[in-house]
Amino acid sequence: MIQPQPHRSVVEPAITRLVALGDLDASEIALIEANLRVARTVRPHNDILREGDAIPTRWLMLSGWAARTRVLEDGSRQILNFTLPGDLIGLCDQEHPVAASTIIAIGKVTLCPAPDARERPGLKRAYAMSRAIEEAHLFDQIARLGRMSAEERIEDLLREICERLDLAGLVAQDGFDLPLTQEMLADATGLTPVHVNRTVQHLRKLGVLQWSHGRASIVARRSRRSERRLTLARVSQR
Amino acid sequence: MIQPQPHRSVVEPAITRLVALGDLDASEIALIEANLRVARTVRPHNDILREGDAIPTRWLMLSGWAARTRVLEDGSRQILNFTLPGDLIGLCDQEHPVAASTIIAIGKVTLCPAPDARERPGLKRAYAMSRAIEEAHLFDQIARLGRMSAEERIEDLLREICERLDLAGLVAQDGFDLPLTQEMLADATGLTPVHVNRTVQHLRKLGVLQWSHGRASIVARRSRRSERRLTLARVSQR
DNA sequence: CGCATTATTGATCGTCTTCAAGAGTCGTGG
DNA sequence: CCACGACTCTTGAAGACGATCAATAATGCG
Repeated sequence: MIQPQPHRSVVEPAITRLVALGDLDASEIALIEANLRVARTVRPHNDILREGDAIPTRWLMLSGWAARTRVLEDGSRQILNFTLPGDLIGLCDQEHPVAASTIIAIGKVTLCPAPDARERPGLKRAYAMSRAIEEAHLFDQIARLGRMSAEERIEDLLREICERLDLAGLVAQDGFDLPLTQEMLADATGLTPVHVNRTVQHLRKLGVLQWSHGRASIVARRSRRSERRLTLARVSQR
Repeated sequence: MIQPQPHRSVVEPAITRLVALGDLDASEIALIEANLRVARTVRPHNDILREGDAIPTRWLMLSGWAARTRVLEDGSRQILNFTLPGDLIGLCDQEHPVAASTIIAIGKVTLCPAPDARERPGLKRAYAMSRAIEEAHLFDQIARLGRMSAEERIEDLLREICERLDLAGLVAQDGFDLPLTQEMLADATGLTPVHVNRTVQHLRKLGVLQWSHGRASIVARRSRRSERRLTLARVSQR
C-alpha cells in the first residue's frame, strides 16, 4: 500500500507553521516553495536587520534562531523576543517601514522573501495571525519581566518557545533544539547569567527541565503565575 | 488683523495627534470630526475591551487614560501600556480580530469610532505610524522592565508618557495631567507601591520630577541607560 | 463630616547582583 | 592527536536593591 504523503518529502518548518496559521491552499504553498530557492543565509552573530534601517523586503525565517535585541547606553542588553522558523520579519503597514529594533542571528540562519499576500487570502490570514501572535508574546514578555520570579520567567519563556516550535513541527518526543547560551537566556529574562545558571540547575533538580548539548525538553505542568493557554487560541476565535 | 485660526476653536487632541502622524487632509479631518458626534464614554475602572472578546469596531481615544493590563493567576497585575488621547484601539489585520488583552479605563474615557482608512492615504499613514509607535513602546517597556533600576524605570516611563502627550498637544508649560495612582505606576513598572513611593520621592528630591494633585512635569535630562530619542523619529524615515 | 482610597514611613527579609575564580567544552591549528 | 585559547558553565561569598509586613497620615469623594 502506498501511504498518503505530505506535500513535500522534506517538511519545511516555515510552511508547516504558515499552513497551521492561515490554512494555505496549494497555490499559496507553491509560492513559498518557489521562494525557498532564493533563500539567503546569515552567519552567526550577524545582523539580519538593524534598528533604523529601511525594510525593503519582508522575510520568512526558514531555519535557525534570531534575537530582537536592544542595547542600552551602559552596554547592557535586552532580548525583546526570539525569531524562530516560520516567523515573519518586517510585517507592517507603513509605506516606508523602518526597523524599530535590531535582529541578530543566533547560529546560522536562512531566510527567504515572504510572498506577497495581496489577493492571497490564506497568506493574508497567516500573516495577520503571525503578527497577532507576536504581539501577544510581547505582552507575555512584559508580564514575565514585570511580575514573575527568576524561576517563573525562565520556565514560562521556555514553555512559550516550545509551544512556538511545536507550531512549526520542530518539537519531537525527546524535546527540541535550544541553541541558546545561558547568557542569552539571561538577556531575554532580564537576569544575570550567574543567576540563570543557578535557576536552571534548580529547575533541572525539580525535574521540570532537561537541557544539555543544545537540546531541551520541559515537562507539562502549569506554572503558578501564568495559565499559559495556547497563544494561538488566545488570538483567534474559538 | 485676523490671526490664522486652527481648524477648530476647540482643539481636539486626537486630531492633533493623527494630523501629526499622517498629515491628514481636510476631508480626513472632517471624517473624524463627524465621528466625534457619536462618541461613547466609559466610566472609571470599566473595561473598554476584554481579553478574548471579538473586536467589532476600531476606536479612537478622545480623552482620558486607559491601561492595557494582564492579571496573573496569583492576582498580581501588570500594566502592559497606557492608551492616551489620539491612540487607536483594535488596529490589526485579522478578519475576526480578538482582543489579546484587557483595556481598563482610568478615570472617565471618551472614544469614537475610528474612520475607515481605506482609500484615505492620510488616515492609512496615521494608523500605520500609530501602530509602529505602539510597537516601539512595547519594546521600550520590555527594556525598561528587563534592564533598568526602579528609578530609571519610573523616570523613563514618565518621559515616554510626556512625549506621547506632547504629540497630542496635551503638554503645557507647567506640565501635564498625570491621573495615575502610585499603585498603577507600580503595576506599570513591575515594582511595589511602597517602592514606587520612595523612588518618586527621591526623584522629587533630585529635582527631576514634580508631581502633585494629578499634575506633573519632568525636567529635560537624559537618563543614564536610555537615550530616549523621540519615538516618532525612530519609526519613520528622517 | 465620615469613610475609603491613597500616600508615607519604618523595620526586616529575601532575591538577585556583583565580583572573582575555577572547571568544563569546543573548535582550531600545529 | 593533542595542545591551546576562547567561550561557556559552575561555584562561592558578600552586598544591594527592592519586597514584605505593618502602622499611620493625608486626600478626596459622597
